[in-house]
This record gives sequence, C-alpha cells and structure tokens, in this order.
Amino acid sequence: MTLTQLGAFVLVARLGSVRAAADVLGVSEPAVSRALAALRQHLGDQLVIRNGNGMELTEGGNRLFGIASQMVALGSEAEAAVRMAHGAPQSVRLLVTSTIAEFIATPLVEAFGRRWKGMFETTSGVASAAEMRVLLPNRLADVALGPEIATDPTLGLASEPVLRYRMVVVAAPRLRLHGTPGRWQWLVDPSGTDPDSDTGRLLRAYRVPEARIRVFPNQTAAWAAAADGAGVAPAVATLIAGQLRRGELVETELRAIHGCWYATTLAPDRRSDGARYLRNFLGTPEAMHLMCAPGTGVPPSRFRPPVYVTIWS
Amino acid sequence: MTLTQLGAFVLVARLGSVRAAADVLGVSEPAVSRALAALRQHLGDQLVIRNGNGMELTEGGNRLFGIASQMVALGSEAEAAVRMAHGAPQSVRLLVTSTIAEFIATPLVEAFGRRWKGMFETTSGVASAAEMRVLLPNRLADVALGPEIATDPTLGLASEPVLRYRMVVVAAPRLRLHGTPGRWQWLVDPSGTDPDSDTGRLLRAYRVPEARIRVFPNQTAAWAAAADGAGVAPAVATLIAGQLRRGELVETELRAIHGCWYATTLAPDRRSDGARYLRNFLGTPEAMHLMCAPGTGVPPSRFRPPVYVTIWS
DNA sequence: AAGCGCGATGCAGGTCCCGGCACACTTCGA
DNA sequence: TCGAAGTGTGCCGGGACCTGCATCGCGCTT
Repeated sequence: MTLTQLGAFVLVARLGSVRAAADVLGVSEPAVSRALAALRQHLGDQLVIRNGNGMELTEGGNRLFGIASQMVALGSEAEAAVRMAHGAPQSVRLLVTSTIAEFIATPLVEAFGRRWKGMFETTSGVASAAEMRVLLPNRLADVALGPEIATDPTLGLASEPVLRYRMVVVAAPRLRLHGTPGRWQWLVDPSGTDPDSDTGRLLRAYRVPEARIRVFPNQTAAWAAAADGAGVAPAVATLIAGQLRRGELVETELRAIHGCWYATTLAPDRRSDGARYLRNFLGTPEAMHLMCAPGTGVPPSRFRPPVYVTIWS
Repeated sequence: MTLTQLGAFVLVARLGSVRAAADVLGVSEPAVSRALAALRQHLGDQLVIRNGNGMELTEGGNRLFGIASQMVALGSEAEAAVRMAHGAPQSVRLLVTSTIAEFIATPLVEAFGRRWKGMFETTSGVASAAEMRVLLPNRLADVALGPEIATDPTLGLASEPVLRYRMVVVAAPRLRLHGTPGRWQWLVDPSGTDPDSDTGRLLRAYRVPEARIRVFPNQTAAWAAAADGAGVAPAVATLIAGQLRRGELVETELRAIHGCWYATTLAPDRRSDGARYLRNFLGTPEAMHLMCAPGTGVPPSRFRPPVYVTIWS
C-alpha cells in the first residue's frame, strides 16, 4: 500500500474514471489501472467496480476513500509543514478538558500568543484525562490543562497545581429535590463522561447511576437545562457567577467540593521549549485572571473551532 | 516519502533512539537509519539530531511528527476499515451547521439509526456552507443539513427544503438598545462566521461591522451572554422557547425573518444508498419533530463528541 | 452486427526502496 | 586516555513499485 496507489484510487473514485484520473496525474492509463489492481489485491476488495458508464464504490471502497483522502492530503501537508518550519514560530499543542475549552482555552491561547509575540503558535484540543496520559509522553502534545494526571512520576510526566476552585451544584430556584443525590437527575457537559475529571469524580462520589445522567454538548447547555428545571448541574463557581447573580440558578444544599486544575508536561528535563514557556505562563497573574472569568466571545476573525483529539495508534 | 519511512521516523522520535526503533520494528539498525536519511534528504531537514544521550526533534521534525503519526495510524486503519466492510453496516456521513450540531444532530442521528436498525452507521460533522459545497461533490460526505447550497443545479448537487422556521433576535429584558441594529453588540454562535448561514445573512442584512460581533463557542453560551445584558443574539424561535418562557430573554422589536434548513445531496441518480435513506428520513414527521425540540441531553454511553470537518486537499 | 470507448493484463525496462554486512565517526563514561 | 555504545555511510543483492506499449475483454452505441 503506497501513497501513490492511494492517490490514484482517490482520484479514480472522485472522477469516476480511470482514464480521467490518469490524465489528471499526467501518466498513462495502465499505470493507474495497475495501482488500483495492487490496492485491490493488497486489501482483498474490489474498491471500485465498473457500472455501465462510470465507476461505483463498494462499501469497502467507500470507507477507504475517506481515509485515503486524508492520507494523501497529509502527505503534501507534511512536506509543506517541514519546509515552512524554517524561521516560523514554534508550534505548541495544548490539551484541555471540554469545560476549559468552552470558557478559557481561547482567551488563554490568545494571551499567550500576545505575551511572546510571534515566537509560538498555539493550538488547543479537547481530550480526556486518559487521552492526555497517552498523548503527552508520546510527544503528540506539549501541555495538558485539566485534572491531575501524573500521580506516578515514574512515567516521565509532571503535574503541577495551577488553580484551585470551588465546585458547586446548582439547580433552578424552584426545583424541589427528593431523596439522595444519587436519585436526582444530573445534567453535565462532556467532561462528565471522563471518570477522571472533577465532574466524573463528583458523580462517582454520589453514586449517580448512568440512567440519572444526561450529557449535553457543552456546559452552558447543561446549565440552561438546569435553569429549565430538568435537574441539577455541577459547575465551577467562578464560571457560573453570572447565572447565579441573575437568579436563573441557585446553589443546592450539597456542600461545595474543591477541585484543582493542573498543568501537566513531560518531566522538566524532557520538556520542549513551547511546553516550558506555556507552563510558566500558566502561573502568571494574567493567566490566573483569565481562568477565573468566563469567556466573553471573540471577534469573528479570531474565532477558531475546537479540535477534538483522537488517539492515533 | 514512504509510509515505511514515516513509520520509522515516528518510532525514532517516540523512543529517542534509532536502535530502539530498529528493535521494535524487528529490523537492523542501519535499515532504520537509512529510512531516516531518505526522509531527511527528501524534506531537506534534519528532523532529529543527536543530543548527547538521546535524540532531539528539530522544529521541522516536531511538525512532521504529528502529521506522520496520523498517516501511519490511518494506514492501518484503512486496512482494518476495508476488511471490516464485509457485512458491516454502511457508513453515512452527515454534515451540519454548528447550530444544528448543538441541538439536533445527535437525536436525529440516533433516531435514524433506530429506524433502520443495523443498516447504517451515521457520523455527523460540523462544516460551513463553503465546505459542504466541496465535500459533497467529492463524496467525502453523503448529506448536508443547513443553508441552501445548490442554487446552481449544474454542479450535480440538489438542495431541498426540509424545515422552515422563524428566526428572532433576542436580548435581556432590561437591555436598552440605541441607534440602528448595526451599532448594537451582536452575540452569535460559530455559524455567525459562515457568511452563507442564516446568522451570517442576518448580520450582513443589518450591516453589522466585525467590531460589533462576538463569536461564542456555542449557541447556548451566546444566549447566556445576551441574558447577562451583553448584547443581542439571533435565535431559531423553536430552540429558544425555554429561555423566552422563563423570561431570561425577550424578543427585540426587530421583526422576525424566515429561514429554512435544506437537505443537500448529490443529484438523485448519483446518490449513495445512505444518502437516499437519510434524505427520506429527514422528511418524516419524527425527524420534523426532533428538529423543533431543543436537545435534552443524552446518556453518557451514547454521547459522541462533535467532529469538526476540515477539508483535505 | 460492427464500431467504439474503456478498463484490465502480459511484457519489458528503469528506478527506487529495503534489507543486511562491514566500517568510520561521535560522544559518553570509566 | 581508552573502551563502549550508538549513529551515519559505502556496498551490494533482492524485490517491489512505476511506467509505457501492445493487446484482450466487456459493455454500450450506432
């Protein structure tokens, strides 16, 4: 399986013709046909089959198509990325939990970029604690901001506390709660599916069964549902201050628990430059301040959609 | 540039040693060293350099590393995907706007899966209208749900209206608005950055300058900021019913405009099976009902983080 | 029924990749 | 200062990949 073969296959699938693909690639038609034949034999699937006038993808070909497209594109991207690297800013990859991504990551990344103007180009991605634990030692990310990851220092990771916060449980003012917390309806953001997050630990501490948990696409939506009386929602105290002030939500009688965000990197002697600078920045008063204030939106030109990180290999 | 070479490079970068990588791969050490040399020459970058005891990545190597990891992983994923395709459910890829992704996509995909149990496996991704226009004809997606895309039928795309809705502009009850709408502060979700979305068209119609727009990571967060008195926010009437009922937000005097979601696929004779079935499902009363009701969260086991689609090549 | 377009395949040549072996070179530690 | 470990590089053989030319088979068109 070669990149050339995959490229030929992608083009055939897109254009629906071997000959057309050959013309685009600037090679003879048999060359493309052979590449296709090699792929077919290697993967044990016809991939594309003649269908009267045109070619049709098999189900296997359909699945391969998306993956192959990415591989081909990544190939050229790789060349471009390496050539661009000369004199370009260093890239820093920050991993965060979904809650941090929603409120804090964007202003934090922007402030870091301003602090060391032009030196770094930071991207942030959403990941669970388990994924962070894999991505960091494999150098697929530089810094993780979220729950404590490295309780065991032998793995080469170092987690340091960055910010302590109060975590409260809120509900609509008129909501009447019956029974133990384990019988309430809990409305959480995606970090609730991560057993290592503060939300996950909270749910486990109160023995909330899966049936009593509803996951919302983001923290604000979970709070909106809570304001509608659908149940209770955990929240970082400083981030929900607005809703409490306006009276949409109130704290329940559950006592607040304390959480902490940690910055995790490789051990100090193995850190990349970017990891070092970003780690230090997270300890500055400016970063502290940003972490306490909920996001206020960004201008369109500076908006970047979040990246959800998946583990490759 | 070969997949074998990239695999060798990734392993060297991860393990920090050519010899260790060779041991893992089960080949001799010079073989790995050669692969590395070939990559270095091809890309014109040292990629990794000896640093006393261990190897250090150059900035170019750092960038290549992430991309190469993906490529290697995608390689094995491709083989697995094709082999799994025999007898497995067909995969259907649905593109949606960020607003639809937030409230509607998950229950819609789930209902579709229940309707044709086991026949299809649907994934949804967030994309702008411009991206949809590229992804659909290239068969990188099967169905798009969002603004009208195919005004010109010669491209081989067919957009059909699915659901009409009222779009209102809301604000905090006590907010006093001065001047023309173009001077207000507008709080929008990521679809506001897409000029072809209804939100984008609305902003253009009122000539709102970039400085007066704040983009929030999701629609609910934009509404929460509006409830806090930070400005006005556009909203699909049926999705914001809860906040209006609770009195957190009220409609402004701007008259409601009408929007419509369209389902776009390839022309009928070129549609895949999945596209055909999903397109028909979108016209059923069940789908209509789901599109009018805001999301209520899902159990943890059924939660899937959103995929943000980027265009490959 | 004949013609035509298109894809698949046998044949042959060139190129490049991949593997191992041997050996020069650098760096670290004793 | 000298060994040890590890990396980079000739050298070479085997094999896989890429290419073009010619040819065959298939289905659609006329």
